[in-house]
Amino acid sequence: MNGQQFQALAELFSAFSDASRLKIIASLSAGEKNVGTIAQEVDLTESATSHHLRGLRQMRLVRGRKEGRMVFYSLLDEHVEQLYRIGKEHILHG
Amino acid sequence: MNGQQFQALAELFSAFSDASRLKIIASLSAGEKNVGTIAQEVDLTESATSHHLRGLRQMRLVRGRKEGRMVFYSLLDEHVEQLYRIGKEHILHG
DNA sequence: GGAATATTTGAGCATGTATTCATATATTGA
DNA sequence: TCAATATATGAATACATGCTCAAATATTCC
Repeated sequence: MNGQQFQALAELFSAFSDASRLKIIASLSAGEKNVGTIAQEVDLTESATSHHLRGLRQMRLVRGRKEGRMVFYSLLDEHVEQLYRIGKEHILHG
Repeated sequence: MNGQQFQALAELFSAFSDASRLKIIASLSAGEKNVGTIAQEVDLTESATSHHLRGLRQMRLVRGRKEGRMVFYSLLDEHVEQLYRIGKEHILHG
C-alpha cells in the first residue's frame, strides 16, 4: 500500500462516514429505487439526496439507471454491502 | 437501525476515513508499537499521531498499554482488521 | 409548444476535521 | 533535585464537508 492507495482507501471509507449516506446505502440494499423515493425514505431533500448519490456514483458504489424521467439507483458492488454489514455488526454486537 | 445507530456507524467509518489513521491501523496490524515508532513509520509528528491515537482509543479501536514512559498501542478488535482488509481488497482488486 | 414532474447542478454558509505549535504531564536516570 | 525523554493536551488555523436555496436540464403528457 503506497500513499495514493491509502488515500483512495480513506476516500472509500469517507463514503460510509456520514449517517445520511449510510441510510441511503441501507435503503438501496433492499433493492433499486429512484431519487424521490430514497429522499423520502431517508428524510432528506431531493437535492441533498442527489448530491450524495453523485458522490457515491463517483466512488463507483452505486449506479443509476435512467428510466423515463426517473433515475433508479442500486448498489454496484458486493463490497459495499459487505462493509456496511460488518460495520453494522460492530455497532450492534460489538 | 435507528438514527443514533446510523450516527454511530458513521462515526465508526469516520475513524477509517483518513489516510494517516489508516496508516496507523496498518502499522498496528503488524503488532503493538509505541507512539514514537508509529509516528516515524507513518511519517507524522508525534503530536499528530497522539491526537489520532486518542480518537481511535475513544472509538475503542485501539488500546494503549503504558510501560515506563512509553505507551504501546495495539488494535483492539477483530472488526478493525476485518474492515481494513475488506476495504483494502476493494481498492486493490476492485 | 407549454405545463408538470424528476433530477441535477453550483454557490453560499455553517460546521467539522487534521495538522501545527507551544506547553503540560509523567517517568527515568544521574 | 535536575535534565532528558515520551506522550498528551489545547488553541489556532486552514481546509473539507453537508445542507439549503435557486436555477438548470430532461422527460412526459396535454
